[in-house]
Amino acid sequence: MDIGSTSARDAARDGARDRRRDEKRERILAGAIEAFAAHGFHRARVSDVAKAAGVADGTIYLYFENKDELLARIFEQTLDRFWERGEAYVYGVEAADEQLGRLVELHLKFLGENRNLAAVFQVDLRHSPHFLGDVSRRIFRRHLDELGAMIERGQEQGVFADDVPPAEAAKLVFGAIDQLVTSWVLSRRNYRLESMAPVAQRFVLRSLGAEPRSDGPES
Amino acid sequence: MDIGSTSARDAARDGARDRRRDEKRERILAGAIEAFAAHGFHRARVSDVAKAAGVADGTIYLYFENKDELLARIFEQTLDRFWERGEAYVYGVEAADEQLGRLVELHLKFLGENRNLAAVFQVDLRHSPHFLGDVSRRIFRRHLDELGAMIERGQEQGVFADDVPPAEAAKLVFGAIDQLVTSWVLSRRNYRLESMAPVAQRFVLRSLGAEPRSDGPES
Amino acid sequence: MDIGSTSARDAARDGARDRRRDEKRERILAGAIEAFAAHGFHRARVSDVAKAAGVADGTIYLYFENKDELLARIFEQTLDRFWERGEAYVYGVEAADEQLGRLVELHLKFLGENRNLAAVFQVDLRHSPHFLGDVSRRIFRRHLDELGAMIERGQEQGVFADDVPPAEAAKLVFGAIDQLVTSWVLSRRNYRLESMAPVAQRFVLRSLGAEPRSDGPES
Amino acid sequence: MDIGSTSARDAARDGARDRRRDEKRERILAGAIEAFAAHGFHRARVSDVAKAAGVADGTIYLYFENKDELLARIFEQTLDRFWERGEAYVYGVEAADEQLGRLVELHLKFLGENRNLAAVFQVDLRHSPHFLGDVSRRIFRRHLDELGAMIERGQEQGVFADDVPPAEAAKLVFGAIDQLVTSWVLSRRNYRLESMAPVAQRFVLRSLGAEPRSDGPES
DNA sequence: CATGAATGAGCTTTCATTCAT
DNA sequence: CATGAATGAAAGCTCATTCAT
Repeated sequence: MDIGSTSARDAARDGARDRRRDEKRERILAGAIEAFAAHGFHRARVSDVAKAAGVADGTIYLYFENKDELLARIFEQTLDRFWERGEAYVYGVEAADEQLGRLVELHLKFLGENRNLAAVFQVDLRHSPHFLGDVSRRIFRRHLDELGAMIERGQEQGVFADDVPPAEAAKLVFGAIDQLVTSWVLSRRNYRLESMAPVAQRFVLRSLGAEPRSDGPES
Repeated sequence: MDIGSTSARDAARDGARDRRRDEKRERILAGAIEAFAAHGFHRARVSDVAKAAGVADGTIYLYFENKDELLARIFEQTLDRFWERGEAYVYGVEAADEQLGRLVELHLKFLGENRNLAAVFQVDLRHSPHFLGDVSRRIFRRHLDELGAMIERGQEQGVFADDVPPAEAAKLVFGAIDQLVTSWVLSRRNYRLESMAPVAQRFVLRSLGAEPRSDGPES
Repeated sequence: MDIGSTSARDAARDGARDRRRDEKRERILAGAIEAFAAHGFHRARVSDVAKAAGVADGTIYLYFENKDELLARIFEQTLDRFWERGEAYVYGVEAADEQLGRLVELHLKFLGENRNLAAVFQVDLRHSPHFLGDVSRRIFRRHLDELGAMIERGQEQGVFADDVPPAEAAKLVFGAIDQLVTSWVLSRRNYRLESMAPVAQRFVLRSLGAEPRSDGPES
Repeated sequence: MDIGSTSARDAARDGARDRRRDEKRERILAGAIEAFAAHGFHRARVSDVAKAAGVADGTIYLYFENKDELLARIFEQTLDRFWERGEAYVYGVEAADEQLGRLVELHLKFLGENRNLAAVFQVDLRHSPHFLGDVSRRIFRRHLDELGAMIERGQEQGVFADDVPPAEAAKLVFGAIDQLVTSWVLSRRNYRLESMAPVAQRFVLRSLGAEPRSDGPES
């Protein structure tokens, strides 16, 4: 006898089931982002997440190990989506300075589209080393590694000054942009985060000693 | 005739009492920094703080309103000490770019001297908007305002490019340095945060379009 | 189309749920009466109540706001039941003296049936002005108001002497009966409180200047 | 060698010391009455008592075993003073009905003179069986016994009806007066408790079947 | 004797997690 | 699979009592 249902009909049914499962998973994560953004991870109760997701408290535990895992999955999923969406765009140009400009733009655009998500990232991600252990380290690492490699290539290409070690430069660049996001999240004023992109790009590129470029296509 | 106990001996006794009180207050705050750094504010129990401070749980409540106040007082006291120590040094030079260089240096030196304190600042201060309300906002504000004014003066003096609004530039600069501290706090490697100063200064000054200055004596 | 789950089966299920909820609420209140009677409200711990009710500590907070509310609900519920049960009986006769006799009888019977409840009433209700505020005032008020109106009617009917203001007379009458209950609660001897009724009635009616009536059927 | 200081000077010094000791004891008890009346025994902190008495917290424990004992001593002392003051007055007449009238008057006068003390008596004495054990029982007992004996004598003298057992009558009488005091303590209105005496006497005497007496000089 | 800072046991309450339905 | 009532461990805080000064 088969273990696992492998008839055609079973497969179809399994597909539908999987889809519904994934949808509910998403709903729960969305609820978690909402609840965590509103009260902070620690203050938010699992029942707040459940209410925001429109499911029963217990249901959450059918999809996630515990409350901590909710936060970890939010981080991972967001990072995945960020790079899924951005990789082709960022690396669609050759020059490292242009890549960096696009990465900065994407960073601001991506988080600027979802303030709740940004709030969780800026506030709770910083707090997580104490209970998420390596998860939060991994999140930063990926971003810093990409940045570092980009800067290193720029230095090799001669578009960036090479008197700043790439790893450190990556932290400095990331921190600069990151603070822009934090300020936006904490601000009561209502402006579009994306509108900060030109200033941020100018700042970052200049910091690495890149020659100024005009943003649009030139003759 | 004197009202109250103001004889020489009484005054001496009161002085001694005040001193002991202050010492214990300090010990408790030091214990709090230790405990919060180790487990994070939320995970740390009041009894952890008490143990680290070498006092009974209840004693803490003779000196502080509640657990939250411990965190708020750590923030306030640190900021006070930072500026107390740094104001004369930072503003001991005229040129805004030199001032900025000194501020960056001070920032790294100050937090680099006490890793536990830095951990609390980098981790728990970010998390506090949700429960400390304006306290954490005030902390950031002071720093960002000083930076902004400094950058503005530099633009007026002509040492900084003026194509970046001072308020935004301040955030970017602060964020860059801040991330250096965060990385150091989270890192397992053991290096001196202060050693990052030259790289950080070069990065920051260049980002604002300042002409390179040699740090030491030149040929 | 129906909004909400109002199918016959759902309604039945909801009804069953409500019933179980009410039952558990009752069990908790009964446990509270037991625990409060045994140790007094202040000495009784919430966990004592939980144990007596056969539920977990936390369960109590699903049904009641806090410990204070337990006491308030005991008082309210008891008063409600007292008048629910007694109103028809007491006011089933016209003459104010007979009404008063019945009220005295009911008072003793009602509390005499449940010594624990009586203990809570005699001991903790007196202590509650300090933390239950108006709840305890309301409890007394109702009883004293009914008594006062009854006495006033009796004076108008000419069955009671009118040289004592009804409001004061009400207090005196209530206090007299009340002390009988208190003595019974504190007594180690085992007698039926109800057996005090004839003496109490004779005392109270005479105090108001009522002509003696024979209690039973006369020749 | 003598144990105990028995020289004349020593004795004088001891006398002075004892007096100061007694004075401080009194001050503490007065502070306790104030604090207990204000917040209720359980809510009042030992430090409230200390503050009201103008002594340090620890000093209280040089004069009293613990917080409970403060309450017990308040009760005992009050009872002692009541009878000290009242015995001659109450028993200065022969007729039991007159004695009873005087006792009622004294009861109202005595507590009416000190609302704080009355508050402690009416509220906390009722709550004390749970932690004062026999102390509170003793307090009531003395009063009820005197009343009972008085009523019994009245029945023998023929001034009281003998169809109510003296012990029960004593409870009823005591409760009636007691409730008058409670109402006064809990009332927000400002009237003199003593002014209730005529009504109370009329009520009580009539309840025992006493022939009316005119209170003042008759024609 | 008097002080009052310090103690720490003990309380109420919260909420992540479980599991019978 | 989904529910949500129930659980009970855990933690912040209070305050009666002690004891070094």
